[in-house]
Amino acid sequence: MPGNHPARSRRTTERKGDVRERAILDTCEALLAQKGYDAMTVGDIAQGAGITRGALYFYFGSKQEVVTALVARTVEHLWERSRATAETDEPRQAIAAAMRRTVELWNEHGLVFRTAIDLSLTVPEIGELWSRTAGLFITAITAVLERAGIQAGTEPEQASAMARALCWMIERTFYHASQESRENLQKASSTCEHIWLVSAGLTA
Amino acid sequence: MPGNHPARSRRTTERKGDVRERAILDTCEALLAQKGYDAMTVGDIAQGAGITRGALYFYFGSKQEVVTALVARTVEHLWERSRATAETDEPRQAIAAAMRRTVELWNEHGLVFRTAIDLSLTVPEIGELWSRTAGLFITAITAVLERAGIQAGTEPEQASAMARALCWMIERTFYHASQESRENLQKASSTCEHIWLVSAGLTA
DNA sequence: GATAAAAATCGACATCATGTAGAGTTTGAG
DNA sequence: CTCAAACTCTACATGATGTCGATTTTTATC
Repeated sequence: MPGNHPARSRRTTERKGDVRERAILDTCEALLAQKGYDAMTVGDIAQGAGITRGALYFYFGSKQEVVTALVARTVEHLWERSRATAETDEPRQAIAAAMRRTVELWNEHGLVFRTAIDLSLTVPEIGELWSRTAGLFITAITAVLERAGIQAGTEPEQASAMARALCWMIERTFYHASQESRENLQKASSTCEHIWLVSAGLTA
Repeated sequence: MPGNHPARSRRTTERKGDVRERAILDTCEALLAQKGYDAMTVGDIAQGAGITRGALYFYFGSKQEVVTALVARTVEHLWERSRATAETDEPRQAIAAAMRRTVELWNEHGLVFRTAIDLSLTVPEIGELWSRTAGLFITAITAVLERAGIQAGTEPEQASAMARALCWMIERTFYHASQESRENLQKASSTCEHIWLVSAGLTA
Protein backbone atom coordinates (compact mmCIF):
# COMPACT_ATOMS: atom_id res chain seq x y z
CA MET A 1 0.00 0.00 0.00
CA PRO A 2 2.36 2.69 -1.17
CA GLY A 3 1.68 6.28 -0.31
CA ASN A 4 -1.28 5.30 1.74
CA HIS A 5 -1.63 8.28 3.99
CA PRO A 6 -4.83 7.89 5.88
CA ALA A 7 -4.37 11.64 5.96
CA ARG A 8 -7.15 12.87 8.17
CA SER A 9 -10.38 11.28 7.07
CA ARG A 10 -10.43 7.57 6.31
CA ARG A 11 -8.87 6.73 9.67
CA THR A 12 -9.03 3.38 11.42
CA THR A 13 -12.62 4.44 11.33
CA GLU A 14 -15.64 2.25 11.09
CA ARG A 15 -16.41 2.80 14.74
CA LYS A 16 -18.35 0.01 16.32
CA GLY A 17 -21.27 2.39 16.43
CA ASP A 18 -21.28 2.79 12.66
CA VAL A 19 -21.82 -0.92 12.26
CA ARG A 20 -24.58 -0.87 14.84
CA GLU A 21 -26.23 2.08 13.19
CA ARG A 22 -26.31 0.26 9.89
CA ALA A 23 -27.61 -2.87 11.60
CA ILE A 24 -30.42 -0.84 13.13
CA LEU A 25 -31.41 0.61 9.79
CA ASP A 26 -31.23 -2.78 8.09
CA THR A 27 -33.35 -4.37 10.79
CA CYS A 28 -35.82 -1.55 10.54
CA GLU A 29 -36.15 -2.11 6.82
CA ALA A 30 -36.69 -5.82 7.33
CA LEU A 31 -39.31 -5.30 10.03
CA LEU A 32 -41.07 -2.71 7.93
CA ALA A 33 -41.52 -5.41 5.32
CA GLN A 34 -42.63 -8.00 7.86
CA LYS A 35 -45.04 -6.14 10.10
CA GLY A 36 -45.36 -2.59 8.86
CA TYR A 37 -44.64 0.67 10.60
CA ASP A 38 -47.32 0.68 13.28
CA ALA A 39 -46.84 -2.89 14.43
CA MET A 40 -43.08 -2.51 14.53
CA THR A 41 -41.93 -1.51 18.00
CA VAL A 42 -38.68 0.08 19.11
CA GLY A 43 -38.00 -3.05 21.11
CA ASP A 44 -38.32 -5.16 17.99
CA ILE A 45 -35.77 -3.06 16.15
CA ALA A 46 -33.34 -3.15 19.04
CA GLN A 47 -33.70 -6.89 19.41
CA GLY A 48 -33.19 -7.42 15.68
CA ALA A 49 -30.04 -5.32 15.83
CA GLY A 50 -28.73 -7.28 18.82
CA ILE A 51 -28.98 -4.56 21.43
CA THR A 52 -31.47 -3.38 24.03
CA ARG A 53 -33.96 -0.57 23.73
CA GLY A 54 -31.85 1.63 25.93
CA ALA A 55 -28.85 1.22 23.66
CA LEU A 56 -30.89 2.06 20.62
CA TYR A 57 -31.85 5.39 22.12
CA PHE A 58 -28.16 6.22 22.16
CA TYR A 59 -28.20 6.21 18.38
CA PHE A 60 -31.65 7.54 17.59
CA GLY A 61 -34.00 9.67 19.59
CA SER A 62 -37.15 7.90 18.54
CA LYS A 63 -38.75 5.38 16.26
CA GLN A 64 -39.50 8.17 13.81
CA GLU A 65 -35.85 9.20 13.71
CA VAL A 66 -34.85 5.66 12.83
CA VAL A 67 -37.25 5.53 9.93
CA THR A 68 -36.28 9.03 8.84
CA ALA A 69 -32.66 7.93 8.71
CA LEU A 70 -33.64 4.90 6.67
CA VAL A 71 -35.55 7.04 4.21
CA ALA A 72 -32.68 9.50 4.02
CA ARG A 73 -30.23 6.72 3.27
CA THR A 74 -32.41 5.35 0.49
CA VAL A 75 -33.34 8.67 -1.01
CA GLU A 76 -29.73 9.79 -1.07
CA HIS A 77 -28.92 6.75 -3.12
CA LEU A 78 -31.67 7.80 -5.51
CA TRP A 79 -30.27 11.31 -5.78
CA GLU A 80 -26.80 10.08 -6.62
CA ARG A 81 -28.21 7.86 -9.28
CA SER A 82 -30.20 10.74 -10.71
CA ARG A 83 -27.17 12.99 -10.91
CA ALA A 84 -25.19 10.27 -12.63
CA THR A 85 -27.76 9.82 -15.38
CA ALA A 86 -26.84 11.01 -18.82
CA GLU A 87 -29.34 13.38 -20.32
CA THR A 88 -30.73 12.60 -23.74
CA ASP A 89 -31.88 15.25 -26.12
CA GLU A 90 -34.45 13.21 -27.96
CA PRO A 91 -37.64 13.36 -25.82
CA ARG A 92 -38.83 9.89 -26.72
CA GLN A 93 -35.56 8.36 -25.60
CA ALA A 94 -35.44 10.51 -22.51
CA ILE A 95 -38.89 9.35 -21.46
CA ALA A 96 -38.11 5.70 -22.07
CA ALA A 97 -34.88 5.98 -20.12
CA ALA A 98 -36.53 7.76 -17.22
CA MET A 99 -39.24 5.15 -16.92
CA ARG A 100 -36.73 2.33 -17.08
CA ARG A 101 -34.73 3.90 -14.29
CA THR A 102 -37.82 4.49 -12.20
CA VAL A 103 -38.88 0.86 -12.48
CA GLU A 104 -35.46 -0.22 -11.29
CA LEU A 105 -35.59 2.12 -8.33
CA TRP A 106 -39.03 0.95 -7.25
CA ASN A 107 -38.09 -2.69 -7.67
CA GLU A 108 -35.15 -2.17 -5.37
CA HIS A 109 -36.59 0.27 -2.86
CA GLY A 110 -40.35 0.14 -3.25
CA LEU A 111 -40.91 -0.68 0.38
CA VAL A 112 -38.98 2.31 1.66
CA PHE A 113 -40.56 4.61 -0.90
CA ARG A 114 -44.01 3.50 0.16
CA THR A 115 -43.33 4.08 3.84
CA ALA A 116 -41.80 7.44 3.01
CA ILE A 117 -45.00 8.40 1.24
CA ASP A 118 -47.16 7.06 4.04
CA LEU A 119 -45.25 8.96 6.70
CA SER A 120 -44.84 12.18 4.75
CA LEU A 121 -47.78 13.73 6.49
CA THR A 122 -46.94 12.74 10.07
CA VAL A 123 -43.15 13.04 10.02
CA PRO A 124 -42.17 16.46 8.67
CA GLU A 125 -38.56 15.48 7.98
CA ILE A 126 -39.69 12.62 5.78
CA GLY A 127 -42.21 14.87 4.10
CA GLU A 128 -39.41 17.28 3.28
CA LEU A 129 -37.18 14.51 1.95
CA TRP A 130 -39.86 13.07 -0.29
CA SER A 131 -41.05 16.44 -1.44
CA ARG A 132 -37.54 17.32 -2.54
CA THR A 133 -37.32 14.04 -4.40
CA ALA A 134 -40.60 14.71 -6.17
CA GLY A 135 -39.27 18.13 -7.04
CA LEU A 136 -36.37 16.57 -8.92
CA PHE A 137 -38.73 14.43 -10.94
CA ILE A 138 -41.04 17.30 -11.71
CA THR A 139 -38.16 19.42 -12.92
CA ALA A 140 -36.94 16.62 -15.15
CA ILE A 141 -40.39 15.93 -16.59
CA THR A 142 -40.93 19.63 -17.20
CA ALA A 143 -37.71 19.83 -19.18
CA VAL A 144 -38.70 16.91 -21.37
CA LEU A 145 -42.15 18.34 -22.02
CA GLU A 146 -40.71 21.68 -23.02
CA ARG A 147 -38.22 20.09 -25.34
CA ALA A 148 -41.11 18.21 -26.90
CA GLY A 149 -42.80 21.48 -27.69
CA ILE A 150 -45.18 21.96 -24.78
CA GLN A 151 -45.43 25.60 -23.85
CA ALA A 152 -43.37 26.55 -20.80
CA GLY A 153 -45.10 28.08 -17.79
CA THR A 154 -47.09 27.21 -14.72
CA GLU A 155 -50.62 27.71 -16.01
CA PRO A 156 -52.86 24.64 -15.90
CA GLU A 157 -52.12 23.46 -19.43
CA GLN A 158 -48.48 24.38 -19.54
CA ALA A 159 -45.42 22.26 -18.96
CA SER A 160 -44.85 22.76 -15.26
CA ALA A 161 -48.37 21.97 -14.09
CA MET A 162 -48.60 19.00 -16.42
CA ALA A 163 -45.29 17.68 -15.15
CA ARG A 164 -46.56 17.84 -11.60
CA ALA A 165 -49.70 15.87 -12.44
CA LEU A 166 -47.70 13.30 -14.38
CA CYS A 167 -45.29 12.94 -11.47
CA TRP A 168 -48.12 12.20 -9.06
CA MET A 169 -49.59 9.77 -11.54
CA ILE A 170 -46.34 7.86 -11.68
CA GLU A 171 -45.82 7.98 -7.92
CA ARG A 172 -49.26 6.68 -7.10
CA THR A 173 -49.38 4.11 -9.86
CA PHE A 174 -46.01 2.74 -8.84
CA TYR A 175 -46.99 2.84 -5.19
CA HIS A 176 -49.83 0.45 -5.85
CA ALA A 177 -48.21 -1.68 -8.50
CA SER A 178 -45.04 -2.22 -6.50
CA GLN A 179 -47.14 -3.78 -3.77
CA GLU A 180 -48.36 -6.43 -6.14
CA SER A 181 -45.68 -7.82 -8.40
CA ARG A 182 -42.84 -6.96 -10.72
CA GLU A 183 -44.98 -7.78 -13.72
CA ASN A 184 -47.60 -5.31 -12.65
CA LEU A 185 -44.96 -2.70 -12.03
CA GLN A 186 -43.65 -3.22 -15.54
CA LYS A 187 -47.11 -2.97 -17.06
CA ALA A 188 -47.95 0.08 -14.98
CA SER A 189 -44.76 1.64 -16.22
CA SER A 190 -45.78 1.07 -19.83
CA THR A 191 -49.12 2.72 -19.21
CA CYS A 192 -47.54 5.73 -17.55
CA GLU A 193 -45.00 6.03 -20.33
CA HIS A 194 -47.77 5.99 -22.89
CA ILE A 195 -49.73 8.72 -21.16
CA TRP A 196 -46.61 10.78 -20.76
CA LEU A 197 -45.85 10.43 -24.47
CA VAL A 198 -49.35 11.39 -25.48
CA SER A 199 -49.32 14.33 -23.10
CA ALA A 200 -46.09 15.50 -24.69
CA GLY A 201 -47.72 15.36 -28.09
CA LEU A 202 -45.48 12.50 -29.18
CA THR A 203 -48.18 10.12 -30.30
CA ALA A 204 -46.58 7.46 -32.40
CA MET B 1 -102.27 13.65 12.40
CA PRO B 2 -104.59 11.51 10.33
CA GLY B 3 -103.50 8.09 9.18
CA ASN B 4 -100.09 8.53 10.71
CA HIS B 5 -99.07 4.93 11.19
CA PRO B 6 -95.42 4.86 12.17
CA ALA B 7 -95.81 1.35 10.77
CA ARG B 8 -92.66 -0.46 11.82
CA SER B 9 -89.68 1.51 10.77
CA ARG B 10 -89.68 5.26 11.30
CA ARG B 11 -90.57 4.86 14.96
CA THR B 12 -90.17 7.48 17.67
CA THR B 13 -86.58 6.64 16.99
CA GLU B 14 -83.56 8.88 17.08
CA ARG B 15 -82.31 7.19 20.18
CA LYS B 16 -80.15 9.39 22.33
CA GLY B 17 -77.27 7.25 21.23
CA ASP B 18 -77.78 8.16 17.60
CA VAL B 19 -77.24 11.80 18.46
CA ARG B 20 -74.16 10.97 20.45
CA GLU B 21 -72.79 8.82 17.70
CA ARG B 22 -73.13 11.68 15.27
CA ALA B 23 -71.54 14.04 17.79
CA ILE B 24 -68.58 11.70 18.11
CA LEU B 25 -68.08 11.55 14.36
CA ASP B 26 -68.42 15.31 14.03
CA THR B 27 -65.94 15.89 16.82
CA CYS B 28 -63.57 13.41 15.24
CA GLU B 29 -63.72 15.26 11.95
CA ALA B 30 -63.06 18.59 13.66
CA LEU B 31 -60.12 17.21 15.63
CA LEU B 32 -58.70 15.60 12.53
CA ALA B 33 -58.57 19.05 11.00
CA GLN B 34 -57.07 20.61 14.12
CA LYS B 35 -54.41 18.16 15.22
CA GLY B 36 -54.33 15.29 12.75
CA TYR B 37 -54.85 11.60 13.31
CA ASP B 38 -51.83 10.73 15.43
CA ALA B 39 -52.09 13.64 17.82
CA MET B 40 -55.82 13.13 18.28
CA THR B 41 -56.49 10.93 21.30
CA VAL B 42 -59.58 8.94 22.21
CA GLY B 43 -59.93 11.13 25.27
CA ASP B 44 -60.00 14.23 23.07
CA ILE B 45 -62.81 12.84 20.98
CA ALA B 46 -64.83 11.81 24.02
CA GLN B 47 -64.35 15.20 25.62
CA GLY B 48 -65.38 17.00 22.48
CA ALA B 49 -68.51 14.87 22.28
CA GLY B 50 -69.31 15.61 25.91
CA ILE B 51 -68.77 12.14 27.35
CA THR B 52 -65.96 10.20 29.00
CA ARG B 53 -63.60 7.75 27.38
CA GLY B 54 -65.45 4.87 28.93
CA ALA B 55 -68.71 5.98 27.38
CA LEU B 56 -67.14 6.34 23.97
CA TYR B 57 -66.07 2.73 24.04
CA PHE B 58 -69.74 1.84 24.29
CA TYR B 59 -70.18 3.20 20.77
CA PHE B 60 -66.92 2.32 19.11
CA GLY B 61 -64.36 -0.33 19.87
CA SER B 62 -61.33 1.80 19.11
CA LYS B 63 -60.01 5.01 17.69
CA GLN B 64 -59.66 3.30 14.33
CA GLU B 65 -63.31 2.26 14.37
CA VAL B 66 -64.35 5.84 14.94
CA VAL B 67 -62.37 7.06 11.98
CA THR B 68 -63.54 4.15 9.87
CA ALA B 69 -67.14 5.12 10.60
CA LEU B 70 -66.38 8.70 9.67
CA VAL B 71 -64.87 7.62 6.39
CA ALA B 72 -67.80 5.30 5.74
CA ARG B 73 -70.27 8.10 6.34
CA THR B 74 -68.46 10.42 3.96
CA VAL B 75 -67.84 7.86 1.28
CA GLU B 76 -71.45 6.73 1.32
CA HIS B 77 -72.44 10.29 0.60
CA LEU B 78 -70.09 10.21 -2.35
CA TRP B 79 -71.60 6.98 -3.64
CA GLU B 80 -75.13 8.34 -3.52
CA ARG B 81 -74.03 11.41 -5.38
CA SER B 82 -72.35 9.25 -8.00
CA ARG B 83 -75.44 7.14 -8.56
CA ALA B 84 -77.56 10.24 -8.93
CA THR B 85 -75.34 11.68 -11.66
CA ALA B 86 -76.80 11.79 -15.14
CA GLU B 87 -74.56 10.15 -17.71
CA THR B 88 -73.62 12.12 -20.79
CA ASP B 89 -72.86 10.50 -24.10
CA GLU B 90 -70.51 13.12 -25.42
CA PRO B 91 -67.06 12.30 -23.94
CA ARG B 92 -65.92 15.90 -23.73
CA GLN B 93 -68.96 16.86 -21.71
CA ALA B 94 -68.72 13.75 -19.56
CA ILE B 95 -65.13 14.56 -18.67
CA ALA B 96 -65.90 18.17 -17.84
CA ALA B 97 -68.84 17.14 -15.68
CA ALA B 98 -66.85 14.48 -13.86
CA MET B 99 -64.06 16.90 -13.03
CA ARG B 100 -66.51 19.52 -11.84
CA ARG B 101 -68.15 17.03 -9.53
CA THR B 102 -64.81 15.81 -8.24
CA VAL B 103 -63.71 19.32 -7.37
CA GLU B 104 -66.91 19.85 -5.41
CA LEU B 105 -66.43 16.62 -3.51
CA TRP B 106 -62.85 17.44 -2.59
CA ASN B 107 -63.76 20.94 -1.55
CA GLU B 108 -66.37 19.58 0.81
CA HIS B 109 -64.67 16.45 2.08
CA GLY B 110 -61.00 16.81 1.25
CA LEU B 111 -59.93 16.33 4.83
CA VAL B 112 -61.72 13.01 5.22
CA PHE B 113 -60.56 11.80 1.82
CA ARG B 114 -56.99 12.58 2.73
CA THR B 115 -57.16 10.73 6.02
CA ALA B 116 -58.86 7.82 4.28
CA ILE B 117 -55.95 7.64 1.86
CA ASP B 118 -53.40 7.97 4.64
CA LEU B 119 -54.96 5.21 6.69
CA SER B 120 -55.71 2.86 3.81
CA LEU B 121 -52.57 0.90 4.48
CA THR B 122 -52.90 0.53 8.24
CA VAL B 123 -56.68 0.17 8.60
CA PRO B 124 -57.90 -2.58 6.28
CA GLU B 125 -61.55 -1.53 6.48
CA ILE B 126 -60.68 1.95 5.31
CA GLY B 127 -58.47 0.50 2.62
CA GLU B 128 -61.41 -1.54 1.39
CA LEU B 129 -63.73 1.46 1.44
CA TRP B 130 -61.36 3.65 -0.49
CA SER B 131 -60.41 0.95 -2.91
CA ARG B 132 -64.07 0.41 -3.76
CA THR B 133 -64.47 4.13 -4.30
CA ALA B 134 -61.48 4.22 -6.60
CA GLY B 135 -63.00 1.28 -8.44
CA LEU B 136 -66.09 3.32 -9.23
CA PHE B 137 -63.98 6.09 -10.68
CA ILE B 138 -61.86 3.74 -12.71
CA THR B 139 -64.93 2.10 -14.20
CA ALA B 140 -66.38 5.47 -15.10
CA ILE B 141 -63.14 6.71 -16.66
CA THR B 142 -62.78 3.48 -18.60
CA ALA B 143 -66.26 3.92 -20.06
CA VAL B 144 -65.49 7.44 -21.20
CA LEU B 145 -62.20 6.42 -22.78
CA GLU B 146 -63.84 3.60 -24.67
CA ARG B 147 -66.59 5.86 -25.93
CA ALA B 148 -63.89 8.23 -27.10
CA GLY B 149 -62.40 5.49 -29.21
CA ILE B 150 -59.65 4.06 -27.02
CA GLN B 151 -59.36 0.34 -27.46
CA ALA B 152 -61.03 -1.65 -24.69
CA GLY B 153 -58.95 -4.11 -22.67
CA THR B 154 -56.52 -4.33 -19.79
CA GLU B 155 -53.22 -4.26 -21.66
CA PRO B 156 -50.90 -1.36 -20.77
CA GLU B 157 -52.08 0.96 -23.52
CA GLN B 158 -55.74 0.04 -23.46
CA ALA B 159 -58.63 1.76 -21.76
CA SER B 160 -58.71 -0.04 -18.42
CA ALA B 161 -55.06 0.38 -17.56
CA MET B 162 -55.06 3.99 -18.70
CA ALA B 163 -58.12 4.71 -16.60
CA ARG B 164 -56.38 3.34 -13.56
CA ALA B 165 -53.34 5.55 -14.06
CA LEU B 166 -55.53 8.58 -14.69
CA CYS B 167 -57.51 7.84 -11.54
CA TRP B 168 -54.35 7.76 -9.43
CA MET B 169 -53.18 10.94 -11.09
CA ILE B 170 -56.37 12.69 -10.09
CA GLU B 171 -56.37 11.25 -6.58
CA ARG B 172 -52.83 12.28 -5.83
CA THR B 173 -53.02 15.65 -7.49
CA PHE B 174 -56.20 16.51 -5.62
CA TYR B 175 -54.73 15.13 -2.40
CA HIS B 176 -51.95 17.68 -2.57
CA ALA B 177 -53.86 20.58 -4.05
CA SER B 178 -56.73 20.29 -1.58
CA GLN B 179 -54.23 20.84 1.21
CA GLU B 180 -53.29 24.18 -0.24
CA SER B 181 -56.23 26.21 -1.47
CA ARG B 182 -59.39 26.15 -3.54
CA GLU B 183 -57.66 28.02 -6.32
CA ASN B 184 -54.95 25.41 -6.55
CA LEU B 185 -57.54 22.67 -6.53
CA GLN B 186 -59.30 24.35 -9.42
CA LYS B 187 -56.09 24.74 -11.38
CA ALA B 188 -55.05 21.19 -10.63
CA SER B 189 -58.40 20.07 -11.91
CA SER B 190 -57.87 21.89 -15.19
CA THR B 191 -54.54 20.23 -15.65
CA CYS B 192 -55.93 16.78 -14.94
CA GLU B 193 -58.83 17.40 -17.29
CA HIS B 194 -56.44 18.41 -20.02
CA ILE B 195 -54.32 15.30 -19.63
CA TRP B 196 -57.42 13.15 -19.57
CA LEU B 197 -58.67 14.77 -22.78
CA VAL B 198 -55.36 14.31 -24.53
CA SER B 199 -55.15 10.72 -23.35
CA ALA B 200 -58.58 10.10 -24.78
CA GLY B 201 -57.43 11.48 -28.11
CA LEU B 202 -59.74 14.47 -27.82
CA THR B 203 -57.17 17.16 -28.39
CA ALA B 204 -58.96 20.35 -29.28
C1' DG C 1 -97.32 6.90 35.81
C1' DA C 2 -95.21 2.64 37.49
C1' DT C 3 -91.85 -0.73 36.09
C1' DA C 4 -88.56 -3.56 34.15
C1' DA C 5 -85.51 -4.25 30.30
C1' DA C 6 -82.38 -2.03 27.33
C1' DA C 7 -79.38 1.77 26.55
C1' DA C 8 -75.99 4.71 28.12
C1' DT C 9 -72.47 6.39 31.35
C1' DC C 10 -68.83 6.35 34.52
C1' DG C 11 -64.44 5.57 37.24
C1' DA C 12 -60.98 2.35 38.23
C1' DC C 13 -57.83 -0.93 36.54
C1' DA C 14 -54.51 -3.65 33.67
C1' DT C 15 -51.40 -3.37 29.84
C1' DC C 16 -48.11 -1.84 26.78
C1' DA C 17 -45.03 1.17 24.16
C1' DT C 18 -42.48 5.25 24.60
C1' DG C 19 -38.82 7.91 26.20
C1' DT C 20 -35.50 9.29 30.25
C1' DA C 21 -31.88 8.75 33.74
C1' DG C 22 -28.01 7.24 35.72
C1' DA C 23 -24.82 3.78 36.54
C1' DG C 24 -21.74 0.56 34.56
C1' DT C 25 -18.60 -1.44 30.83
C1' DT C 26 -15.75 -1.45 26.67
C1' DT C 27 -12.51 0.76 23.51
C1' DG C 28 -8.68 3.22 21.91
C1' DA C 29 -5.35 7.12 21.81
C1' DG C 30 -1.44 8.91 24.23
C1' DC D 1 -1.51 2.11 32.06
C1' DT D 2 -4.99 5.46 32.18
C1' DC D 3 -8.56 8.40 31.17
C1' DA D 4 -12.12 10.06 28.29
C1' DA D 5 -15.26 9.00 24.92
C1' DA D 6 -18.15 5.60 23.07
C1' DC D 7 -21.27 2.37 24.12
C1' DT D 8 -24.61 -0.50 26.81
C1' DC D 9 -27.69 -1.77 30.26
C1' DT D 10 -31.55 -1.87 33.91
C1' DA D 11 -35.01 0.65 36.19
C1' DC D 12 -38.29 4.04 36.15
C1' DA D 13 -41.81 7.64 34.79
C1' DT D 14 -45.37 8.81 31.59
C1' DG D 15 -49.25 8.58 28.74
C1' DA D 16 -52.50 6.25 25.75
C1' DT D 17 -55.24 2.24 24.97
C1' DG D 18 -58.75 -0.85 25.95
C1' DT D 19 -61.54 -3.72 29.62
C1' DC D 20 -64.75 -4.41 33.56
C1' DG D 21 -68.43 -4.17 36.60
C1' DA D 22 -71.32 -1.12 38.94
C1' DT D 23 -74.62 2.49 38.37
C1' DT D 24 -77.78 5.71 36.25
C1' DT D 25 -80.82 7.15 32.57
C1' DT D 26 -84.19 6.08 28.63
C1' DT D 27 -87.73 3.99 26.71
C1' DA D 28 -91.43 0.80 25.74
C1' DT D 29 -95.32 -1.27 27.77
C1' DC D 30 -99.07 -2.16 30.92
